Amino acid sequence: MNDVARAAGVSQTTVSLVLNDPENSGIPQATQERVLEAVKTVGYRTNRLARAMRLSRTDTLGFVADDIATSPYANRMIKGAQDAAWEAGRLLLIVNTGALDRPDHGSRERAAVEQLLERQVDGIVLAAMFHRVIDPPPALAEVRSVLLDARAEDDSMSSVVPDEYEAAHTATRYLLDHGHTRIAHMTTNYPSAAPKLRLAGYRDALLQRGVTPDPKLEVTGISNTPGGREMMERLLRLSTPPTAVFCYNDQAAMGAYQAAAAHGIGIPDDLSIVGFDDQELIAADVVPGLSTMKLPHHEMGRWAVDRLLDESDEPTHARMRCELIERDSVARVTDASSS
Amino acid sequence: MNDVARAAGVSQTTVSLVLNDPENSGIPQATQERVLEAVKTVGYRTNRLARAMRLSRTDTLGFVADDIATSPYANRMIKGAQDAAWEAGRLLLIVNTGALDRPDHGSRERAAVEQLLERQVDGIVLAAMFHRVIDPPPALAEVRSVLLDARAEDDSMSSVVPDEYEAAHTATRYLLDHGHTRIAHMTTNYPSAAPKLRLAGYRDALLQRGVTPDPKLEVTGISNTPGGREMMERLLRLSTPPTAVFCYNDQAAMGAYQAAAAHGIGIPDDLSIVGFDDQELIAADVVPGLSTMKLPHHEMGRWAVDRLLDESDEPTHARMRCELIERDSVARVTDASSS
DNA sequence: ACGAAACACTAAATCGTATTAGTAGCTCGG
DNA sequence: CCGAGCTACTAATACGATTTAGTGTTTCGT
Repeated sequence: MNDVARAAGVSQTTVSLVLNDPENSGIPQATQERVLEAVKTVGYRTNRLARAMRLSRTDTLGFVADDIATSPYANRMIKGAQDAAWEAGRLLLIVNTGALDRPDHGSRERAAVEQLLERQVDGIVLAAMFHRVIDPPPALAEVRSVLLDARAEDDSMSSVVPDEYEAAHTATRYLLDHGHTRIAHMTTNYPSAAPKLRLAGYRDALLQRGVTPDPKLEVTGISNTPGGREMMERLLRLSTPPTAVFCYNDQAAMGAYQAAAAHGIGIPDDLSIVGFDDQELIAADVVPGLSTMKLPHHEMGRWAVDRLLDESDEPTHARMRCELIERDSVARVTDASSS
Repeated sequence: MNDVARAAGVSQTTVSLVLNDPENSGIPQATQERVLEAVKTVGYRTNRLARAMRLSRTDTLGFVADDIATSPYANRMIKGAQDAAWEAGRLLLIVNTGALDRPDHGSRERAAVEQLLERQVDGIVLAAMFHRVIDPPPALAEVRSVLLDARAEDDSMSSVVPDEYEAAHTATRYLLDHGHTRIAHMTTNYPSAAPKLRLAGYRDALLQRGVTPDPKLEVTGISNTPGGREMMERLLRLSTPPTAVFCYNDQAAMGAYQAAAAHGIGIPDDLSIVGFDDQELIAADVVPGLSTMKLPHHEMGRWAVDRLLDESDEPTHARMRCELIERDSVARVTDASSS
């Protein structure tokens, strides 16, 4: 900036004024143009470190994720957060704390927050790769921060999560609307917030239509493709198997597809299936296309960053609606399949 | 730091010395402990902005990606880069420039680099979500930088890409080793660096075993699941269909699976398939498991960051070996299937 | 007992910006 | 012709670290 000042024959103050507040700085047009000219010839570029130091504001946000690598949701959340940040002129400093089952996960998380605070970020998004209740590192309290796809035990921090209950309710009602009454629910044995809420939504939807939930139709397992295959096998061995299945995620649904195929059971004619996630590369591409609940990861990422940047100070908690993506895996129940 | 100095009854210089170079600063143990004590009680944390300003080094690297959202590879590359950065005590400032077919992509890319330079990053990784030749923004020259999964037209910048030719060669040889000679190659019509190299690797592998490439077995289409389905249909309509197919990616391979299933063709007994990518959620989960070439995205991400941090100055170009992941989609050719 | 070397520190400059408090020079009303 | 007010600027400071160049006090060899 001093170079520019010298080149334009003015003081550094004037350059700063012209660059930041040209309107009401009281610097005449002629001088402004001279300064702008000098900026170009010198090839000047703002040094945001110095700026940040003076303003105690870095226009940079931290994003700590527990496991980018294995999660197919990470993309969408990061993208949503990044988009919101970019539009507001902020950049995202991303740290990946690594798989959450590692013994040192807690300390890595603390170290990540520490690094971000040392770099004076204006706020921090702490993102979980699946919806759960966490115990956030205390240092987070020193800066504006938001929990993404997670809630604090005591709800002391702002957070945004999908509305799991409502989504499961919608998915189940969708099957009920197609005439199904023997609707199974394939859930996960992984202890987190989501499966409990979805199970509740599923049960309530049934009850509200006068269908008594049958414990035999609630199967638990590992929510991936082989797990889904295995759970579906169990359901098919029941004396009266379900005519429809609501799966914990699209991978499990893909397993259900495979088990059905192995038994010569046609989808959707003999069996209707609803998934969860709208997983890229699976949901739309499987045959027939999988009807599924889309988690609003992108919107959640956006919300988290927007929340960081708004003025309000008391913690707020958002539950985001999930969208039902209709494809071809659900059919009206037929007499043949219910017999 | 001044607060710490006051609390410990020393000068701010002493605090800095104790914190940064305790060994040979010539400050006696007693004083050091007093300072460290004060650091704790005051709750001091380094302000890296000030530090960066003094040292003209931010310990922060930029990572600009062209489209995080839709790419399943982004995860792995970001994770690899992030891991390498974290281990070296650096953090990653990530910018997503958005889909690359948008008309303003170029200007968004320039703006991203500009933002990173204003924030004084020590280096920039420019990542493409699929291997191609690009024209990097000129401003990149102002800082250490590396192209990830991309090359500059004139090779003026360091870059790291997968060894596509060798990978295709390996995949094809793997099928040849199983006795196949009518080996098809399903490629993409998307113009980028990868398909050309893979086609060359495929052809050369055949030639080296005395098999003349048959143009009818080289099919082009859209490399996703429906596209793979359609390309497989075309191959099956040939008078002598292939006994094995090498697919451009796992999605196309999944399409091939579907087409085969629709025609009652068994994999691997009637048809062997090799994919590309080792796509999460697909390759391992499809039945039978898909044998595929795994792209070293994680290692490439690491390499890019390591390259940014090493001393050397002249551009270097790395080609990374891809790994063959053997599953169950390839069988020895039988008389029945070759008839 | 005296000068030199070692010890234990510290004052001050610097990095690049934003901002506050001025300061010359001019205009203009009375 | 004087001073108030405006115009067009600028000097100096602060942000929080690192680092250079000292400075005052001991220790030690002779």
